[in-house]
Amino acid sequence: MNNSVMMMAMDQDPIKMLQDPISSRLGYLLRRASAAMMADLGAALAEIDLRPVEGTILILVGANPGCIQSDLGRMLGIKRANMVPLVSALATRGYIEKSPVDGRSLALSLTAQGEQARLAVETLMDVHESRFERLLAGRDESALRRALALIAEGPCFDDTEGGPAPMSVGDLG
Amino acid sequence: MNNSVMMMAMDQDPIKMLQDPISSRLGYLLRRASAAMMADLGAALAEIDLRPVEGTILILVGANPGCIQSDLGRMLGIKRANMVPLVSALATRGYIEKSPVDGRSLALSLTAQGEQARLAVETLMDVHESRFERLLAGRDESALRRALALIAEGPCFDDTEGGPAPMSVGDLG
DNA sequence: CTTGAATGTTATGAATCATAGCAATATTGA
DNA sequence: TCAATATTGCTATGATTCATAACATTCAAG
Repeated sequence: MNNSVMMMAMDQDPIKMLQDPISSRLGYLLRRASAAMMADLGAALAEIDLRPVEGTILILVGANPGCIQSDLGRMLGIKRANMVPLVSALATRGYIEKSPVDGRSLALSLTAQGEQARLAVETLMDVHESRFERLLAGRDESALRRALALIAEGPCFDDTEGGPAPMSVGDLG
Repeated sequence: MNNSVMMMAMDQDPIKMLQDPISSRLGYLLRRASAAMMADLGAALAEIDLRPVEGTILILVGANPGCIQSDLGRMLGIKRANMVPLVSALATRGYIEKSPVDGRSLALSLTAQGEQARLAVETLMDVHESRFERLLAGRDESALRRALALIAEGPCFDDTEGGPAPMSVGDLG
């Protein structure tokens, strides 16, 4: 499965000796770095059958008991309409409790299970994050770029899959 | 349209005085920063009716004349199947030329129009990027976090819209 | 030559995300 | 007070993004 073995030489390792004039773009580095961390976090949270968004919402509700759906959405940049199935799913799983506070607003809070899940999420996120922070040991100012490139490489992407990290079609930059 | 005016006081400016335990997460900062830059780049490239991916592909083909579709896809982390409509669209617009090199592979290269478009893309990207690099003037090591937060804030997001930058549902972290 | 891999392609479904609209309620201000 | 407006949760819906599977053709290797 190792391509440097398959092709007997070590010259065209990355892709096809392709010129890369976009990795110097800050936005592109950010995108790749973000994608790398997202993939890692997604894999980590999959262990407790939770997506990154859901974990984030659990953390947010845990830190803001009684907050309402709309505020969460505004904070995360998620539209009201799309928040509905998100918190509904978490409520169905018994993680989030809704109690009307306003007639129109619902105050959200974590159930016991929800608090437990939130704790698990936070633990997994800590481990996940430390995996990447190790890469940024003693970095200085303009090393921001190099740091992002390092993150984009990622600590946990052997070549058992495709590239270093999944990338989206619509949002390359 | 300024909410600090609408509510007469300056206490609950951000959302609802909501606690924010996730902005300390590197992954979340990266995601938001990336989203902020993506939004800005998307708006910039819309001026020439091009999406960020398409601009990126133009740059990549320009720097690698004769490269094949698959290599581009691997480099960008885009699957073969999803590359097809992308380069097809650029070919239809007269920006990219395909010439069979292999019987199965197609060598891609920029047409004259394509080269012109690539130049425009690169110019717009330069301006776009400088908007953000101004924010990172003289930052040092652990200021990486602060820098990302700054980028996430963005230079060009007044509150005429929703949040500071669009955020995805599936990929929060 | 035969097997296996790669490339471009199509078709298709899942997931993400935005838009529009609605009913109920709250807020504002004349 | 009360009418206009805004907010909240919600539904429905379409567009876009993305992954999977399969296929025909062509190349590479044994």
